[in-house]
Order: sequence, then C-alpha cells, then structure tokens
Amino acid sequence: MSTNILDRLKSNPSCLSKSERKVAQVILNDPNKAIRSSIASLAKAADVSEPTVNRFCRSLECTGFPDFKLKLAQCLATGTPYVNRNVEPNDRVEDYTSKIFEATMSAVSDAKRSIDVNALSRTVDALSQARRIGFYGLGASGSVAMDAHHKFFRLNTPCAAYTDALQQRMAAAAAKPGDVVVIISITGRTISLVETAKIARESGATVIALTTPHSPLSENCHILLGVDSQENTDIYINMTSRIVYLTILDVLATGVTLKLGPEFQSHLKRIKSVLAEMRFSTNTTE
Amino acid sequence: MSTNILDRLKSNPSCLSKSERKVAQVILNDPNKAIRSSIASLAKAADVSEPTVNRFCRSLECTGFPDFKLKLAQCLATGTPYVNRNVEPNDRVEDYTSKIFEATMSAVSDAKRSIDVNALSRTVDALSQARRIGFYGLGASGSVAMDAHHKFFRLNTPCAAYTDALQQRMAAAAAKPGDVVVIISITGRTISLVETAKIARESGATVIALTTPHSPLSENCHILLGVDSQENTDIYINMTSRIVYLTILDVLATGVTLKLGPEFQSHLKRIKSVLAEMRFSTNTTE
DNA sequence: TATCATTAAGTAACTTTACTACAAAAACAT
DNA sequence: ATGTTTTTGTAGTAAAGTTACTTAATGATA
Repeated sequence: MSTNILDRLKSNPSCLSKSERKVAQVILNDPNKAIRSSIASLAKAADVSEPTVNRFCRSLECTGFPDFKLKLAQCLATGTPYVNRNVEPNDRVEDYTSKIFEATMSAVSDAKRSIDVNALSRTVDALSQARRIGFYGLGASGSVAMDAHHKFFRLNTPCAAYTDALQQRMAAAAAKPGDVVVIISITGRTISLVETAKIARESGATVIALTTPHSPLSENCHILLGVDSQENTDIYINMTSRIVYLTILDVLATGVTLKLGPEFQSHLKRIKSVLAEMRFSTNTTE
Repeated sequence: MSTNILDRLKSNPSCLSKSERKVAQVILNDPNKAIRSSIASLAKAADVSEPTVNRFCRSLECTGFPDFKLKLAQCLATGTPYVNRNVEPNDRVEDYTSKIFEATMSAVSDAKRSIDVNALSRTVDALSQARRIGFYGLGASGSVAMDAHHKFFRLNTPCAAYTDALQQRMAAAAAKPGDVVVIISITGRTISLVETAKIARESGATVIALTTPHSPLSENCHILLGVDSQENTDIYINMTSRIVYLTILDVLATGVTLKLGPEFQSHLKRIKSVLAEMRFSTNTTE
C-alpha cells in the first residue's frame, strides 16, 4: 500500500528538523483535531511559525498544508478499517449487525487481493469448453453448489449440482474427459469430497477446487481457486467464506458469458424474459 | 447506520435544490477531484455561485465547505469503491474480477447502512420464539433459503427450506400460529410467493419478508427486511442481492444464538464436533 | 576562536479561499 | 396578477495558505 503519513510521523524520521518535529508531536497528540485546524492554530500550538508548518508538510511529500490534512484525514479514516471484531455475548443488535457486515466486507476485500487471476482465467477457459459441468458441495457449500448450478444452467452446457456424498461419488465415477468438476469445500478436508476429487481425476475430468490452500483437496485438483478462511470460532459457523465462494462463482459465470460472446447474450435475455410472466408487473431480475 | 455523505449524494435526496443537485452531480462525477478543489473551482464546474456550494454543504449537515471535503475524503478512503462499474464485453479477467468483487463489497456496504435494525431485532425475537421456522425461496433465492436452513437447523427449533412453489403453498397452508415463515425474493414480485405469503398470514404464521421495499411481497408480511437492489441489467443475473440476503441471515442466526444464551452454545459445539470425524485432521468448520 | 558557509526558522506581504450580508430572481400560492 | 416564499447570485470581508525575503542558528575550516 502507499506509504502511510501517520506511520511516517510516528517513526519520527530524520527528514524532519527540530521545529518540524514539534509540529509532528502536536499532530500526533490529537490527529483528529489536526485535520480540522488551520495552519495558524497548528503553528501556534506547536509554537512555531506558519511557514514551518508548511515546510513540514512538504517534507512529508505533500504539496501543501491542505494536501497534508487531506492525506492525514484519509489515513485516519482507513486506519480503523473493518477490524474483524468478534461478536460478543452482550452485543446489542446494532453491534453484531455491524460486526457481521464488516466481517463480510473484509472477507470479500481480502479475497479480491489474494485471488489468483491466472487460475480464474484457466477455470473460465475450462468451463466454457466443458462438455458437462458438475458442482459438488456438502453442508454450507452445498447451497453454494446449488447457487452455482442455478447460474450456470442458463448457459448451454449441461450442468448439475450434487449435494449428497453418494451422488457425488457416482457422478465423479461417471465423469468423462471434457467434463469439468467443481468441488467446493471450505475446509478442503472433508474425506468424502477429497475421495470424490480423486475419482473424478481418474475418470479424466478436469477437477477445479474452490477451497482453502494447502488442504488435502487443494492437492488433488487440476486448478486451485484458493481462499484463505481465517475465521474459525468454536461456536459460530463459517459465515464469510461461502460468500467469497459465491462471488468467485459470479466471476466465473461472468467470464464464461463474456467468452461465449454477444450472440449468446440474447439467449440469456430470452431466458430471463420468460420469467416475467411469473411476476407482478414492473419486472426485474430474480 | 452511520450516515455516509456519498450515499446521501447518490440517492439525490429531496433536501437538495436544483442548483445544489448540479453541485452533487459534479462531485459524483469525480469525487477524488472534488476533495482537492476549492469552492470557487467547484462552483465554476457546476455552473453555480460559490455560496450555493456552501449552502449545499450545509444541506448535508456539514459546517461548511472544508468540513464537507474532509468528510467526503474520509468517506472515499473508508468506503468500498462505490463506483459500480458495469462489466464490459472487452474486459480482461482481472477487470471483471475487480468489478464484481467491488460491486459485492459495495452492495454489502450499502445494505449495512440502510438495513432497519429495529426490523432485524423484531425478527430475531420472532425467530427465537418460533415453534417452527420455514425458509421459502425460488430460483437464486432458493439456494439462499437452503443456506438459511442449513444454518438454523442447528438450533433446536424445527426448521425447513422450501424451494418449490407447490411445496411452499402447502407448507404455508399448513402453518400454525407460532410458526415463522421467512420468504426470500429479490424482486418481491413473484406471484406464487406473494400468494404463499398471504396464505401463511391467513394460517396465522408470522411472515417475514427478505425482499425489495415497496414490492407486492413487502406489503404482505408482518416484518419487512428490505434491501434495495439497484443492479438490474438485461443479461446478467442479479448477483449481489443474494449475498446481502445471506449476510442478513447470518446476522439473524447470530442474534438467535445470542438470545438462546451461553448454555446453548455448548450444544452448537457438540454439533460441530461430530463433523470432525468426517474430515482429515486439523479440523476446522465447514 | 573567528569567519564563512550552510541550514533552519521567522516576518511580512500577497494570493487565494471560504464565508456573510444583502439583493435579485424564480417559484409558488392566493 | 399580486404578494409571499424560496432559491440563487453579487459584492464585500476576514481568514487561510503560500511566497519571497530576512534573520537566526548551526557547523565547518582556518
């Protein structure tokens, strides 16, 4: 990330002169006050002249005092980004609501940074050339698989979701080269799913794993779409991971749609239009 | 939730006059430029007078222009990239990946701000006292219903997900007072779901709707958990709304769990522990 | 230690910025 | 059509920020 002004202030760097350090001290004492002060009041508080404050700003690679205030303000705002605060027993509704929403945003943001675009790209290629696509998931990942199915079945490729361990084994055994098997597992350690992945590989299918890196499942696939899941409490269920997975599947569906080209998009439009008669007027998407 | 300047600008609210809206437009066009502009240049860009810009700031509950710039800057720093850029046909993988992730964050962030905490609180009360809970959804909302079921079935209350229109009708007709029916629909206009809501109401169940405000469904429920879904393209499926719904259901599940108290959390722990033997060691949550 | 060079800090003037009070214009109602 | 209310703009003012220049402090060298 871009070098943070507040950090540079705290480290009390050599590039500042004696008077400039006095300015830094005053700002550090109450940065939130500083961003609302004028250059005059700050100079007075630091017992220096106004130009000194200005020079201080320039030393910190700002174009001037207003620019410095702006950067400091933004730094203060970002400084306390969605800290992943845990839900506590005595939280009020608004407390745990905020925390959960923030945790979700934070997870999506982290995933955005860490996702392997190359793996995504290869997955889009595989999916758009697939003879058949299967989405495999158990538990919470089962609904992710169903959601993926719901999104991909609109494309021309035959597509299915398997949320039952036995079904999954059978489908994996029945897979053929050209088939794509997408296995979704937050832990990547569910024994039956790892076995299913192996079976699918032996069947010649392309196996894509949406899971935690360095897990058994991640070792048994052709393409790994890895997402670290830091959340791990004893009581609460893993909430944010599946949301990240859904988002990744959105990306994949979009990628495949784009790859299929514009003539295909009229096909999608037709599918959507038939839903209209199931709705009260002013129809939008479901 | 905490009032965000940028959101208030985007919603183009009634509290702004015609000229003030011109100012808002210029700022929204390039907010990052706006925070570095003087009142004079902004007034010129919006083709209004300087005092108009100042009044505009006051309308937004700022003490003046510098205060407005500060708040806007902080909001830009904190806020998720609010610019909901649409996916374009010639986007590369990294382009549409970024866009979709950003759209997701933006949707969650918007929902966090707009969600009705009071309605959430009442829903938590209703759910924790429910004799039986049913989650109803079709299409994309079907997987949301299933996910909700997967989360709530761990609680002691009998719980089911209905993703089939006929099943839903029957379940709604069979509902009794004390039952809670959660109906999930992005549009809120699916005829069969609206009818199901009415049937459930007649059966005496408490009907909770997770849907778009001002929709037919929102008029036929006891508690509305409203989420505006701005995204609406002809081709792509509504992607972000269901993620917001999932997050809201996370909040509800957390709320109910907290309400049930600490002795109940050992029960949850036991449920989780039985999953361990289905996994390769170093077990985490699924 | 004295002198010069160099760097740091302050003074004063100037430009720009944001705001206020008031006037004109537009919108609205009677 | 007239008067009232609201909206918008003009002009003036105080303050903020910057620049150019001067003075003070520091440090090196003879």
